[in-house]
Amino acid sequence: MKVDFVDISKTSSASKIIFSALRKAIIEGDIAVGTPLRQDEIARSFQTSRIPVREALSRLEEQGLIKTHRFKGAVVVGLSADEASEIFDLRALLEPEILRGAVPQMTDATKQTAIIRCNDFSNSSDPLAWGGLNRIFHDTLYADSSQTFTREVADKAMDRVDRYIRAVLLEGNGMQRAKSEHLAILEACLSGNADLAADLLREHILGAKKTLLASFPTLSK
Amino acid sequence: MKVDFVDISKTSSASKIIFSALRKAIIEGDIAVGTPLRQDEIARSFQTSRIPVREALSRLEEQGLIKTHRFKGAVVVGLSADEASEIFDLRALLEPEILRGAVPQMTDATKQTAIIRCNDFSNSSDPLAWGGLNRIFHDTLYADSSQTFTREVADKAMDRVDRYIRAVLLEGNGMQRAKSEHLAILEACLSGNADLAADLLREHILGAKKTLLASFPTLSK
DNA sequence: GTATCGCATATTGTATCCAATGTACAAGGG
DNA sequence: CCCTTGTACATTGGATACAATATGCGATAC
Repeated sequence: MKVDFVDISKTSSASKIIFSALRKAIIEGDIAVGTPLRQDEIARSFQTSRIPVREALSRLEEQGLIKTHRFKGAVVVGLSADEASEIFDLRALLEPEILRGAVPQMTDATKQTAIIRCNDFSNSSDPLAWGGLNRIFHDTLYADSSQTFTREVADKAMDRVDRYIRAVLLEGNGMQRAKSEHLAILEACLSGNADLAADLLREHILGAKKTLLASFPTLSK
Repeated sequence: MKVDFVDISKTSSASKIIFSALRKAIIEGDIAVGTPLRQDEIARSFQTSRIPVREALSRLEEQGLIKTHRFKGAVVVGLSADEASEIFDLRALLEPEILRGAVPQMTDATKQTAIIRCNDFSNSSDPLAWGGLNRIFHDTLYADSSQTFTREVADKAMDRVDRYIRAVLLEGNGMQRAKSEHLAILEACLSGNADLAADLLREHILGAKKTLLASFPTLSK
């Protein structure tokens, strides 16, 4: 029997699909901060009733991506400069620890992938893709870490600042700098120097924070 | 006009109430790991329909406290020894940083409260209350921190291990040790020595991790 | 003219109902 | 006897229907 078997039990429910789609749109900044999310409208877009939409919104609120007010609806949550700053500090705390644990575990396959992803980022000429490629590169470095819970937390922290990073990469020399810093981090990983990689990553994140804060007034206007 | 004004808009919806109640019950271990959460049963308990129950369950899953399987329902999620260990490492990373930031901001009122809470914990003769009092003491120390996002993350990490901590406090000399360590941390805070407080807290958490892991085989049976 | 009230409309929160799927157990064939 | 299959029941996912609340606008009183 030649069949492409697929685990049907893992097919997503409507609420999960809606959640993922909305999450992506919010994270990437496709839905602006403050935009109200109308249940009816979303339901129509996905050709469902409002029930799965509401479950998706519950999940999004639990992630801190939206805020709901009873009988008034949900709006996309933004960050103040202070809040963004704090989240970058948190990333600077978590991600180096993840990387420190991941480097000794890093397989050859992961290393090859990391090299490719690093190049993908450096060579991309499509500014709209930079944000995504940047995140993919980072994620690849963490792939062999066994700290799954910590990675989830770091992921959610990233979700909150993702759109701001995208905005920053688009202006100034943020992209140039990211390229060279990524390269240095990658090399430290490839040579198995976990502590150096962690230190460089920390500086990379704190540098990004500085760049972001410098341009924040214009972003949050 | 003499009226106790209360902001009606903040009265909780059914789904929020159900979420809070289930979260508390799961965190505190009142609902055992692996227990299936039947929507119908919960709905009957709260005298509602299954709709708000489902929204509460969505939120709980997003917090990692339960896991749902399509058409099969939700069960309370437990931790392996490795996972518990990782979460303690995360706490040992986050909470000292929070405390380091909180100590210089600590108001006199908070200091007084912290002293009281520390005593409450030390003097309690009701083992069932220890877990709650322990957490309240820690939270008081962090109260004046401005790192709200980091505190939320630490809170959620705590949620995942809370019931294990409760179990550990009940056996061995965990309680004795916690008392003296709390006192040392408190004194460092009162004297404004943030770095010392952070270091002591870190050791406190890592010590608890060790105690927990030693007794974990019996817990997870 | 302005401030307040009342009503129509929009939107959310929840209940009820139906469809889809999992589970357990009995019946039947080898 | 064991294995498969069919079927009744339990449970979840989602649609529809209704109730509660917010909002905007026009009418009315001053």
